[in-house]
Amino acid sequence: MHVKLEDVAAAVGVSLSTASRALRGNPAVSERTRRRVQAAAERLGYEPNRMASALRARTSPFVGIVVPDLTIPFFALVVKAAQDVLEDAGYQVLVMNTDRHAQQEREALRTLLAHRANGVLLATSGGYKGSYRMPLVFFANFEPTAPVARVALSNREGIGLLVRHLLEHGHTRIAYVGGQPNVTSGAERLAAFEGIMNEAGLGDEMRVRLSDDAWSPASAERAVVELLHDPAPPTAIVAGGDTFALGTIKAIRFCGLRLPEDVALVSFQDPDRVGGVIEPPLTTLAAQERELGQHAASLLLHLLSVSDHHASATEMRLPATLLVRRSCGCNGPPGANLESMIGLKSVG
Amino acid sequence: MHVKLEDVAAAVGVSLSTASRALRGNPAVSERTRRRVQAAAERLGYEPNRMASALRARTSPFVGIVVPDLTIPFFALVVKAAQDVLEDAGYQVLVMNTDRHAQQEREALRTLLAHRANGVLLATSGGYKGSYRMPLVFFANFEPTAPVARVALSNREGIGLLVRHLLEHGHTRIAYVGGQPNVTSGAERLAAFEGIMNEAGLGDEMRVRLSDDAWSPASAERAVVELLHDPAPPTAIVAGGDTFALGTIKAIRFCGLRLPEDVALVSFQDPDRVGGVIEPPLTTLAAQERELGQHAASLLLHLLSVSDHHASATEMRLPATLLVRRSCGCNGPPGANLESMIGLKSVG
DNA sequence: CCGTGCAGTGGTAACGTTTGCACTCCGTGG
DNA sequence: CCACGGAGTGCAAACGTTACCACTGCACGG
Repeated sequence: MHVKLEDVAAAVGVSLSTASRALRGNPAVSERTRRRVQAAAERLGYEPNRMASALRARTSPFVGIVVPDLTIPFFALVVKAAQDVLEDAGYQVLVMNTDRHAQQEREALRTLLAHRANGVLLATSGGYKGSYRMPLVFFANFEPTAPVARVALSNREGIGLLVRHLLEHGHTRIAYVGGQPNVTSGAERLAAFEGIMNEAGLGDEMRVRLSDDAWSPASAERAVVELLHDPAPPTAIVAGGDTFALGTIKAIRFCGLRLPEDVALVSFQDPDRVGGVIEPPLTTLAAQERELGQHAASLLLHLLSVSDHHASATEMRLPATLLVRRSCGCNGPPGANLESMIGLKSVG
Repeated sequence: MHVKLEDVAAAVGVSLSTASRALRGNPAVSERTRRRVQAAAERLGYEPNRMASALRARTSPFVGIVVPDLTIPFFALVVKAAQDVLEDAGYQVLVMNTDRHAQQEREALRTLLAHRANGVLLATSGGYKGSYRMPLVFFANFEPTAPVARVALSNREGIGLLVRHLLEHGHTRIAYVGGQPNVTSGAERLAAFEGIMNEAGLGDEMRVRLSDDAWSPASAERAVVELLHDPAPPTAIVAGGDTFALGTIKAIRFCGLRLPEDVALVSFQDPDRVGGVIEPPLTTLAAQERELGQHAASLLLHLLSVSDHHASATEMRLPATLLVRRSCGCNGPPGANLESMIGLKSVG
C-alpha cells in the first residue's frame, strides 16, 4: 500500500542500505547518489515508516502529556506551549485526558509505556503510584511524596499577594472559596489562605468554602450565596481559581450586592482572559500558562538529555505577580479592561 | 531495558508464539497456559511494544486530529469529544496544531503519514492539496472543491436564524462583523448574511466589517467603533463568532451606548459558555462542539470500517438552534444567565 | 488396530528500517 | 608492481512482535 524504502532503492538502482544512508544524511554516500535517491523519494512520495525506524533504532518518537481535561483553558494553554517546545525538539506528542480519574490516569501512563514514550509531563489526578520507568515531570499538580521533578505555580506566594492586598484595604472578614485539597493546587492555596489569616490574627474572622470535586462554578455560587446570607457576611472574597471567581460574581449579583462596593473580590486566576468584558475587571494574578508549559517541557528535555532520570527531583516555582484591577475596590479607570486583550484567540 | 515477550515466555517456559497467543486471547491456547502467561506478564510488568505489533500486524494504532489551535475553546471541545470516541474505538489520537499556517498543516499531514495513521480529522487552514492517501474527514473548515467527507455547522441556516430574529424585532440597519472568507466558516456566514439582507430588500442598509486574519476581538472592536460613529449607525449587529461578539461588546461600551437598548447584538457563538456572567446574556445559537466532534469521529470510524475511503464524499450539517436571551432586546428575566451553567469546566 | 481429527504447542518467516561488517574499486606511495 | 587506505557500496542481521505452518499427542469411530 505505502511506498517503502525498497521501492525507492529499486527505482534508483542502489541497495537498501545506500538508500537509507542517503536519506538520513550519512556522509558516507556520494553527493551524486544522495541526490538521485532524494529525487526518487520525492517523486514516489516516500514517507519513512516511523514505527519501523523507531523499532530498529531502539528509540521512540513519543513524549506524553497527561492532563485532567484538555477543554479547561488553563490546561489547553499549558499543553500547547509544552507541545510547541517538544515538537521543536523533534518529539511527537501524545496528549491524554484523565477526566480527573486516577484509573484513567494509570491507563494513560500504561499506554505511554506501550508506545515506549521517552518521557511524560503529568498533571496528576492521583493516579501516579511509584515509578513508571519513564522520565517524568509533574506540572501544576503533583505527588508531594514522589521524588520526581516538578514545576508549578507559586500557590502560597500568590494567595499571599491576594490576601495581603485585601488586608491593606482594611478588610478583616475575608472568605476563601476554592477547590478540594485533593490536588496540589487546591491544597496549597487553601493552606496558604489559612496560614496568612491566622498569622494576621484573623483566624476567627476567616471563612472557608470548598467546591465539589468537579470544581464547578455552580457549587462556588451556592457556597457564596450561603456566605453572604450570614449575619456577619465577609467584606471580601478570595477565589482559588477562575471558575470560583465566576460563581462568586454570579452569587454577588444574585444577592443584589455591588462589586466591589459591597463585597470585594480577588482571584487566583482570571476567568476573563479571553475577553476582558466582565465588569468590573478582576484583580488577579498574572497568567502563566505559557511559562509553565515551556518550563515543564524544557525540564523534561533536560532530563532526557542527561538520561539519568532518577537523580533530579528538583522543584521549580514560577513567581506570582499581582495585577491590580478594579474588583478589589481599587480605583482603576472605569471602562473596558484593556490590558487583558493581548494574545486573544478565536474560533476558526 | 524494557521487558519483552521473550522474557515472559522464558519465565513461564513456553514459546514466544504461545505467549503471544495467550496474551491476545487467542482461543487456541489452553486455559491453564493462558493464566500462567498472564500472571508472568503481570509480575514482570510486561507492556507490549505497540510499534513492534503495529509493524508486524501491518496496522497502526493512530488516528490524527489537525486543528488550527488547540487553545481555542471551540477546537478544544471538538477535539476532546472526537478523541473520546476514537479512543473508545481503540485508536491512539495524535493532535496537531497548525497555527493557521498552510505549511504547518501540510507538515502535520506528512507526520501523520509517517506514523501510518489510519485516518485524519482535519479543520483545514488551507494546506490540504489533493489526496494524502489516508481516509479523511473535514470538520468545521473544509476544502469545498475536494471530494472528501465533511461535517460542519449549519452556517447559513444559523446566520439565517439570527438575522431573521433581528428582522422580526423590526431592525433594518443591521451590521455583520465576522471573519475573513478564507476559511469555510467565515465564507459561509458572510455569504448567508449578505444573501438574507438582499433577499429582504435591505441590501443598501447592511454594513459588513471583517476582522483581520487572526480573528481577534481587538480588530472587531475597532471595526464596530467605526460603525457606531457612522452618521447612520446600525441598530443591530450580528457577530460571526464568539470573539467578534466580545469585541463588539467592548466597542458598544466604549461608545457609551447601552446593550440592547441602543444597539442589539446577536452572535453565532457564545463567548460566555464557561461563566454566564456577561450582562446582558447574549442571544446566540446553541453550542454544538460535542456533537460536531462526535459526528466527525463516527464518520471517520465508518470510513475506516468500510475501507473504501474514496467513495464517500458525504456532507453532514448539524442543525442550528436559536437561544433567545437578552442581548437582542427580548425581555428575558433580568439577572444571571442561568441556562448556560451546564457542563462547566475549571482549572485543576 | 489404524486412520482421522483436533487441541495445544513450537519453529520460523515476515513487517520496514538501521547499521556493523565486508567487499570492491581506485589512487597513491614505497 | 604491489601493498595500503579510503571512499562508496552491498549483505545480512537485528529490533519485538504476529501469524502461518507443521508437529505432537491423544481420543474417537470404524
